[in-house]
Amino acid sequence: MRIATWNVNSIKQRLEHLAQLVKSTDLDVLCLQELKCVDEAFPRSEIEALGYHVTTLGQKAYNGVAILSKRPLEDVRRGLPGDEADEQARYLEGVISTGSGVVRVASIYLPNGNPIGTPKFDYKLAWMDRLIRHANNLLPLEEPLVLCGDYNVIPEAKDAADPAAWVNDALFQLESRAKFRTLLNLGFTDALRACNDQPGLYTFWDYQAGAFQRNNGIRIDHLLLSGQATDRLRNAVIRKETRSWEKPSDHVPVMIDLDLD
DNA sequence: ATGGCGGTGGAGCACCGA
Repeated sequence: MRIATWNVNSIKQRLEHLAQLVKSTDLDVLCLQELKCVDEAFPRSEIEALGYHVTTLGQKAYNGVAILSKRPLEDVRRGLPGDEADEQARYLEGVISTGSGVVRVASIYLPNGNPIGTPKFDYKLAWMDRLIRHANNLLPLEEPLVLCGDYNVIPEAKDAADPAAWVNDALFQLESRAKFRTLLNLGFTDALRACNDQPGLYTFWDYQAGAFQRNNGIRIDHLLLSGQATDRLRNAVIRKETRSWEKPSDHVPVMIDLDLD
């Protein structure tokens, strides 16, 4: 089973890229972030025509997450538990049944949190606390679990081409990184790092100042695997080439292969 | 150089992203 995560920065703007990706790569599950549209405006029929079941949690103009799956998504959870007043569309979860068992997948769009020292950063940290709590509650299910998405966290200095440029940014704050590490320490594995510990691996490049051409990127899109998923991990790769396509998202897909049919 | 770019909403330019 092949699972990918991709912040598309507007699904309507990226429909052709999405079609190009899934036609060139056999993806069983594709988690999307930053749809930037309400559910009614999501290009559902176009994506169903590509062979996917579509589950969305949209929002006007901002945020929005989806899970596309060749098999039906069951036991769907919309929104991250822990704050009934939170109306931002940033979390979607469901279960996919395969011939060799189930896999639970979540599509996550973790708050950016900039600028630091404002309620936006407080919201980011509180959201991470809720994610940690919810992930901890899922672990006793003892399922292969894949928490994937745009975490808006640069885990380590080697995950940025120019780490000094990010020291005052919410993505590289010690508090953000500590909470990310707390999540890992529950028993999750960073799939990309389990397969490749080299520096220079990035998933986001700013549109400005020729960042991609200079490979001035950061690694902020992650797939975190429960123990049961890690046991089945075969490979993880970043689809960097999509960033050189015409009118690209500023993020690229990250995908894993799991030993699951 | 806190912008440089790109998307949304809505018809200017503000807001957001990272």
